[in-house]
Amino acid sequence: MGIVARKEKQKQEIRSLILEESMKLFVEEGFSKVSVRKIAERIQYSPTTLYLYFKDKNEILFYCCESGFKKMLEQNIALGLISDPIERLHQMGVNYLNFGLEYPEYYDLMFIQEAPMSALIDMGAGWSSGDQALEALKMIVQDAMDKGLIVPAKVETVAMAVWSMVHGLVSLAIRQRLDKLVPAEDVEKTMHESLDWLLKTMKKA
Amino acid sequence: MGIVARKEKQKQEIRSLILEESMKLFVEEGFSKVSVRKIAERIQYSPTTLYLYFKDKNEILFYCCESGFKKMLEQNIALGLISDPIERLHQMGVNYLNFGLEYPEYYDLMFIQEAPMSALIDMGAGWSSGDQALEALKMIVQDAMDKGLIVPAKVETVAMAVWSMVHGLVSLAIRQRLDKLVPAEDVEKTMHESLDWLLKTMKKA
DNA sequence: TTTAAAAACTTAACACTGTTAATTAAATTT
DNA sequence: AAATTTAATTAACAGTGTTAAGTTTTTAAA
Repeated sequence: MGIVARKEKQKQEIRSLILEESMKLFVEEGFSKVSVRKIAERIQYSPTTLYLYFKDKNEILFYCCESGFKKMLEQNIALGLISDPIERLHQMGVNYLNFGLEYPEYYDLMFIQEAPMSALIDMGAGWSSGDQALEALKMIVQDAMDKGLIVPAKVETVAMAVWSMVHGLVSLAIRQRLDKLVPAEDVEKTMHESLDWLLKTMKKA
Repeated sequence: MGIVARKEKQKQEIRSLILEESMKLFVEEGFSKVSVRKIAERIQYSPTTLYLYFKDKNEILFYCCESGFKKMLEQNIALGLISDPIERLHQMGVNYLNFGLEYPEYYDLMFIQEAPMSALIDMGAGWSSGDQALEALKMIVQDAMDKGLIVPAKVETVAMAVWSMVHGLVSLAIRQRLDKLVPAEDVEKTMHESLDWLLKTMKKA
C-alpha cells in the first residue's frame, strides 16, 4: 500500500524536523539550554508529541550526536589525498581540533556529555559513526607502523594515546581549563603546537 | 570580642557541614543526582538556608572541587622522593589516572563540568589549587629539559600535551568512550600502556 | 456516505530542579 | 524587659523531563 509508505515518510519528516530544530537550538543556546519544551515550541508541536517520535530526550541527543559525526567525517574526506601516514595523522588531528573549536556544542554532545551514551546503551545499538572514525584512526596508525615511520607498538595503545591527547586538548579548551596554563589568547596556538610536538616526537628519527 | 569570633566559627562549621555532605552525595549518587534540596535534607536544614552560606549551587560545587584538589595533591606528596624527572612525571601521570578512575565523581567536577569554572568567574577568584598542580607539572617538564632528558621545546607546549593526554584518557574512560576502542575489561590496562608509550616516546634516545 | 477503529496530538498532572521574597524564630544588644 | 540584629523557614516562581488520560483527526469497513 502506498498510504502506509507515505505515512512512514511523513513520520520520518517530523523526526528530521525535531532533530534539525534541536541542533539549531544547540548551536544557538548551548547544550544546557536545550529542553524538550523549547524544541517543541520551535516546531509548533506540544512537548509530549516528541515522545511519539523518540523514546526520551537522551535519544534525541543521541541522534543529534550522529549528525555531528557526519559533519566531522565530511571534514575528513580530503584526508584520503594525503599519502604520508604521519602527515595524514597530523591533518586528522588538526581537523579534530578545528572541529571541536568551531562547533563546541556538537563536540560537547559527541564526546563530553554522557546522555548520548546512555541512550546508546538503552537502545542496545552500536556507536556506528563513532566506530567509523576510530577505525580510520587505527588504520592510519597501523599504516605508519607498517611503513616503519613510527616505533612499533600495540596499535590500540598508540591510537588511544593520540585520540586522548586531541580530545584532552579540545575538552579542556571547551571547559576553559587550558587558559589556566597559558593566556586565553594563546590557547588555540599552543593546542596546535602540542599536537605538532606529539607528531614530531613519535616520528621515528 | 569572643562572641563574634565564636559566631564566625559556627558559620564556618555549617559551611563545612554543607560541603562535606555535598561530597558524600557526589560520591554516592554522582554529579547529576546532587541537588540543593537533597543536600539540605541531609544536614537537616531547609534548602534556602544554603543560600545564606553560599551564593548559589555553583559556588558549592566550586568548593567541593577545591577539596578534590587537596585529595589529589595528597596523593602526590610521595612524588618528591623520585629524583629522575621522567620517572617523576611518569608517576605523576599514573597518580592522575588512578585518581580519575578511583574518584570519577570528583574528577568530573574538577575537570569536566563547567559549573565550578562558572563559579570561579563569578567570584572573580583564582584557580589556586588547580594552578598549583599545573605549576608542579611545568616544573618537572622544565627540569627534564634542563637535564637533557627530553627534546627541548616550549615548556607550556609539552606540559599541555602531557596534561591533555592524561585528561583525555580519564575523561574518555569516565564517559565510556574508550570501550569503543578496546574491550571494557582492557580499558584500564591500555590507558596505562598509552601513558607509558608517551613517556617512552618523549624520552630522548 | 455513515460508522467503527486506529492513529496523531494535546491537556493536565506529577515529581522534580534552582532560586527569590516575605515571614517567623532565635539570639544579641540596648 | 524591649528593641535590634541575625538566622532560618515557608511560600512561591519559573523552569525541567515524563506519564496517563482525553481529544481531535485520519483511515478503514459497513
